[in-house]
Amino acid sequence: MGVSERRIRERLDTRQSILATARALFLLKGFEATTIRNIAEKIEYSPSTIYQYFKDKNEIFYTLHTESFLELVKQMKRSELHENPLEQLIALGKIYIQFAEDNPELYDLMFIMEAPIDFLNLLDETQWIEGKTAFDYLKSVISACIYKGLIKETDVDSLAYLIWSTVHGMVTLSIRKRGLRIGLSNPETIIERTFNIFSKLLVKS
Amino acid sequence: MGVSERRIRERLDTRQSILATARALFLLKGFEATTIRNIAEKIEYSPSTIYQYFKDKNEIFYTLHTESFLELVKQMKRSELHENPLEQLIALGKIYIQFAEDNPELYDLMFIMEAPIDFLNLLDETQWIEGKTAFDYLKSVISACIYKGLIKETDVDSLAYLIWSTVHGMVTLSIRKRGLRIGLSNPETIIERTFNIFSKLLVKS
DNA sequence: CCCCATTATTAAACAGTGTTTTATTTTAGA
DNA sequence: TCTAAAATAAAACACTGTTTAATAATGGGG
Repeated sequence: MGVSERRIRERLDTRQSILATARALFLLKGFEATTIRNIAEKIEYSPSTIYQYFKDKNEIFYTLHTESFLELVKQMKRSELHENPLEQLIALGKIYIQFAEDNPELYDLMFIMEAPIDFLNLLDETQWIEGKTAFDYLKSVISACIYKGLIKETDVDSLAYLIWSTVHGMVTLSIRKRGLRIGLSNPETIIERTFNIFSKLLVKS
Repeated sequence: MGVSERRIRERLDTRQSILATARALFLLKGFEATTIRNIAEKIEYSPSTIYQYFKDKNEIFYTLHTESFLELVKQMKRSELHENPLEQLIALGKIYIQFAEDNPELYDLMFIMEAPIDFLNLLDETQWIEGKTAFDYLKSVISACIYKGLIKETDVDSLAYLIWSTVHGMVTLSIRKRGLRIGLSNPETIIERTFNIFSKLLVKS
C-alpha cells in the first residue's frame, strides 16, 4: 500500500532526470555531441538503464521537442495582449523569431532535425500534433485578420503557410549558417529588416 | 617525362571516383547511412586511402555541395529566357523550388546540413562563395525589376533575403517533413499555392 | 639491371557510437 | 526467510570516423 505509488513516482523522477540531463547537455554541447553514455554518466546510471525509460535516443529528443512546443505556444499566446488581430499577427511573428533566436538548438530540434519526426513515423502517428497546434494558432489569428477586413481575403492555409515559411526560412538560414558570408552589408539586422518589409507587404494589400 | 602527368591524371580519376561513389550512395541511402567504409568498398580501396584524397568526410560533402551549386546556378540561368525581369523573377522562384523538389538530398546538403559550412569554417574562409553567387544572381534580377519600376523600391538585400527565405522555408519544411500532418487540405499542392499568393503580394505593390 | 627513395596502399588499432544480451543486484510481498 | 519480480549494470555487438604503423608498388639514377 502506497509502495507501488512511490515506485511509479520514482520511475517518473528518473525519467525526468534523464530528460533534464539530456536537455542540459544538448543545450551545452549540441545534439551531435550528446550521447547516451554521456547522459548516463551525469545521472550516475549505466547506459542500458536509459533504455528502460526510453525506447531509443529519438524518443528522448522527441520528448524534448514536445516540451519545447509547450514553451513556444506559451510564448505565442503573449501575442494576445494586442486587441487588433493584425497587430497580434505581427507580434506573433516577432515572438516566433525571438524564440528561435533565444533557443536555436530547441528550434532546430522542433523544426529542422529529423529525429522527432522519425520517432513519430515509428509510432504510425497520422498527425504531428505539436506542429499542428502551433499552425492552427497562427491560422486563427490570420482568420481574425481576414474577418475584420485587415488582410485581403485568401486561402487561410496558404497564407498561414506563407507566413510560417518566411519566418521559418529566415531563422533556418541563420541557424544553419547560410545567412552569413554572402555579402550582406549588415547581416546582424537582416532578419529584422526583412521581417519589416514582409509585414508591409502583407498589410498594404 | 609524361609519367608524372599520368600520375596526376590518375590521382584526379581516383578522386573523381570517390566523389561519384559518395554522390551515388548519398542519393541512394541518404547522408547518415553513407560511410567512408561504404565508399571505400564500392571503389575497392581501403578506407584509409580515402584520407589521401580528402581531409575528412566533411570535405567530401563540401565538394559535392560545390558541384551541386554549379548545377543549381545553371538551372537558374534558364530564367533568362524571360525578357521581363518580373517574369524572370517568378521563373527563378519556380526553378529554385523545382531544383529542391527534384534533388532534395542535394538541396539538404547545400542549404540545411552543417557539414559543408563546418568545412568552410575549418578553412577560415570569409565568404561562402557558392551561396553568394546564387544570392547575387537573385539580387541582380530583383535590381532589374526595381530599375524597370516593376517592384516597389526597397532595400535589395532585404527583398532578396525575403524571397530566398520564403522559398527556402517552404522547401525546407517539406524536406524535413514539417509540412505534412498539420491538417492541410491539399498538402501536395501547398507549395504551389503558397508561391502563387506570394508572387501576387510582390507584384501588386 | 638493380638499388633506393618516394609514393601509394593497406592492416590494424584507437576511441568512440547506439543498442542488445546476459548477468547481477535490489526490492517487496508471501 | 525465501522467492518471484523488477531494476540495474557489465559486457558484448556491430558499427562509426580517423590515425598510425607497416607493407607494397613505382620510377629514376648509378
